[in-house]
Amino acid sequence: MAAVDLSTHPGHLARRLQQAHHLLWNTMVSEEITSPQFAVLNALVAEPGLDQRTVGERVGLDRSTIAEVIGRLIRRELLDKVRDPQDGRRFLLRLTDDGLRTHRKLAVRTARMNQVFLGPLDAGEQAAFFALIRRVADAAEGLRRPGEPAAPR
Amino acid sequence: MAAVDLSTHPGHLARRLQQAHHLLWNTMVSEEITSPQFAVLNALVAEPGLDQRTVGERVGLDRSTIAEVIGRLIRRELLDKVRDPQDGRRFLLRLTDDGLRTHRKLAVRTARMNQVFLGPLDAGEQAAFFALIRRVADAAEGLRRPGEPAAPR
DNA sequence: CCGAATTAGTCAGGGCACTGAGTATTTTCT
DNA sequence: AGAAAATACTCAGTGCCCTGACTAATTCGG
Repeated sequence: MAAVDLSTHPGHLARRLQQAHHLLWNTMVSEEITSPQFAVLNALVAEPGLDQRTVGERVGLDRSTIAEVIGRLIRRELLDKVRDPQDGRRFLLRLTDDGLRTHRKLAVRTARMNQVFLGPLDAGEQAAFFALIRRVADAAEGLRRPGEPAAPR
Repeated sequence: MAAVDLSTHPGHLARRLQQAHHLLWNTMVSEEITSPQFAVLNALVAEPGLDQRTVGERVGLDRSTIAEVIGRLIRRELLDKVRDPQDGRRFLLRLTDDGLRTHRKLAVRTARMNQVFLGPLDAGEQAAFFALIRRVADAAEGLRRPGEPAAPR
């Protein structure tokens, strides 16, 4: 009786969207490399030699998750990790040749996948799609740290 | 050099949207009950006595995941599960009193959270937001099983 | 210069999500 | 009725994702 219609719940929609994306990614891009892993490779193509934390920031993953993702990429030898001689806390990340090749290959497929994924929308709708999601996500992220250095309690 | 701009990648945006939602859910709705768990409770409020598989279908979770989620809800005694006397394969699910109370409480908070989450958009934009995401997700899901019982190869 | 705060990363723990393989039960087809 | 197919669920394995507590290294303040 008091049940709610989930199709008007943004969280539910977001989850469905991600599931749909995951499905398409697996069939059109790669079953080995996941979308977050590709995002990490991509960040390192854009800015080689970043440290772990900064990569996490670029792709939107917290320090725990980024450590796991990077661990997997290292196991697959797409990446390696060396201590920063300047700052012994940091690990500097670099793509291996294999990592670079993999990124190039997947970048092409990813572009194709995005076209299929967004196929149902025309150009204007695609722009709206991006803008709306970005506005909602940015606003919600902003709620977390409004003034930053004011102790929460 | 060949790096790509992730902000035009729907998969990346979908992930960020979900993360933002997760954050807000934790602070405004519940730290105990997750959004998928609430979706299950809600499905059972709408249609009491559903079996496990059907609940999964209603909320968009595969058989493995729904089993885990239901397991957790049973551990918290918000649900119970009995074998269908008519069909020994099925488990029938029913909310406990506590489950019903929890659903009622969270439904209110969820509505508040959605308002905050969608706050940056006006009414028309919210409608567009829902419609665009739904169209993309529906289309991608449709790609998986186009004719159903035709062997894919 | 030395102790305190900050920062980078790890680890444990919980939850979501999928695939593929296996078990039990029911239905269907001969 | 009995074998085959379909169905509901479980289990193992992998990966993403977060929080909170901890360790090690650096920086900052007195």
